[in-house]
Amino acid sequence: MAVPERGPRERMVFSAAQLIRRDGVSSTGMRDVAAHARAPRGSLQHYFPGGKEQLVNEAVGWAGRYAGNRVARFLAALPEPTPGALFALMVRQWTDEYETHGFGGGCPVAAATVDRAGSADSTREAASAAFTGWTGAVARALADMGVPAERSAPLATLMISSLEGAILIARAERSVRALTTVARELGPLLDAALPGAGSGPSPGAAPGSDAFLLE
Amino acid sequence: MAVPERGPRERMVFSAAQLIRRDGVSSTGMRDVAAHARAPRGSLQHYFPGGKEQLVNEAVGWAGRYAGNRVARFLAALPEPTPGALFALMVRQWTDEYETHGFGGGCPVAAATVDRAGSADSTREAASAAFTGWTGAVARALADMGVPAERSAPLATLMISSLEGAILIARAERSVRALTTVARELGPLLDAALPGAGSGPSPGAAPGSDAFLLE
DNA sequence: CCGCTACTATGACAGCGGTCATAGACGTCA
DNA sequence: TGACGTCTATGACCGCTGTCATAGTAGCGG
Repeated sequence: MAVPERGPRERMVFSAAQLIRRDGVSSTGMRDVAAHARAPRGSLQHYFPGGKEQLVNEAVGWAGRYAGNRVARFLAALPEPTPGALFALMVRQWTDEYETHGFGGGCPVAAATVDRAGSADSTREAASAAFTGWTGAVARALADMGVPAERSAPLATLMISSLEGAILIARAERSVRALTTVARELGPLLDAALPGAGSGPSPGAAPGSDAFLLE
Repeated sequence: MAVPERGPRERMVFSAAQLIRRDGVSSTGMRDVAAHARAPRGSLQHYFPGGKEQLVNEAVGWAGRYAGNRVARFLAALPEPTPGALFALMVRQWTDEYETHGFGGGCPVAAATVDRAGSADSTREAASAAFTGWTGAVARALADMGVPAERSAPLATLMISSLEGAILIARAERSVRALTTVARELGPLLDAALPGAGSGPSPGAAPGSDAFLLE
C-alpha cells in the first residue's frame, strides 16, 4: 500500500508484483492490476504491448532488484555485520510483515516460478534472473564480511532457499514459527563460516549471542 | 505417469496432484484432471461434490501423506542412518527426477500454498496439515537416529524449508545446482546434531564423508 | 489551425472454466 | 420385473480474462 508517486507505468508494475505475491499469477487479472494501480485500463496495452507476460516479467524483475537492494541496506544497517545477523534481518523482514499485516502475501518470484515455470519460458527466465541477482547480492555481502570466496555463493543459496521455504510454510500455517526456526538454526552455521571461527559454536546452543532470536 | 490401477476416484486425486505441481492450481482445469486420469468427466461432480476446492484439498493431502511415507522408506533404505544422509536422499529424489524427467514439476503443496493460501482457507489448512505431517515424519526419523528431542523438530523444519526453496530455485534455473548446494551445506550441520559429535566437523569441509555429494 | 505523438477510454469478442441440470447405463436386491 | 443406488454422459450456462479495435483527449511544435 501507499503506492508511491511514480508514473502510471511503474505503478502498474509495482501493483502487479503486489497482487501476484498475494493471489498468484493466474488469479491476478490485468483489470485488477490497473485498478490497484489507479491507472487507466487503456494504458495496459500502451505500456505493455507484450501483454500479461511482459507485465509479469517486469514485476518479477522489479521484485528481484528490490530484494537485492534490500540486502545492501540490511548490510549498512548492521553495526557489526555477521552472516547470521544478516540472515536474521532478512527473516525479520518477513516476520514483521506477517505479524503486522497478516499472512496475505508471499514472494512474487516464488509465485511466478510455481505457476509459470512450466508454461512461459520468458517468465521462468525472469524468475531465474531474480534469484541470481538476489543470491549475488547476498554472496557479495558475505564476502564483504570476510567469508571465503568459495563459500559465499553456496551459503547465499542456502540462505535464500531456507528463507523461501520458510515463507511458504509460514503462510500455510499462518505462523512465523518456520521463519524464526530457520533463522535460529542457520545462524550459528553461517557465522561459523567466518575465518575467525574455529569449528564454530555448538549449533543451536550459541550462548549469549541471541542475534538469531527475533523479537 | 503410469497411473496405478486404483479406482477412478483415487486416480483423479493423483492426477490432480500431478497437474497442480506442474501448472499450479489455477491453471489446472477440472476437465484436464479427468482427462489425465482417464476418468469420465461426469464422475467429478459425483466423487467431489465440493467441487474443485475439495479435489485440490485431497490432492494436497495425498501429497503430504506421500512425502511422509517416503521419509520412512528412506530411513529404512539407509544402512547407517544419519540426518545428513537422510537429507541427501530427500534431495536426491528431486535431482533424480529433474535429471531424468526434466524440470516440469515442483511440489504440489507449495503450489497450493502459493495460489490458494489467500483465497481458500480450507486449502491453506490442507497445505498446513501436509507440511505438519511431513515435518513430523522427518522429526521422528531424526529422533530415531538419536537426535535430541528438542532439536529434532526445528531441524526437520529447516530441512523441509531448505528443500522447498531449493526446488523453487532449481525449477527457475533449470538446474539442480541449488539442490545439491543445500544438501552439501546442510549435511554437516545436521550430522553435528548427533550426540556423539562434539562441535561437529568443520562445516563444508567434512573430510571423507561424501554422503552429501550427490552423484 | 494542423499535424503529430502520447496517452486514455470503452466496448466487443472469443475462449475457457467451474458448475449445474438432465438423463442414460449398469448392477443389485426385493 | 421393477425400483433403487451408483456411476457415467453431455450439453448448457454464466462469469471471467486477455486481447483487440476503435475512438477520443491532451499537449506541443510549427
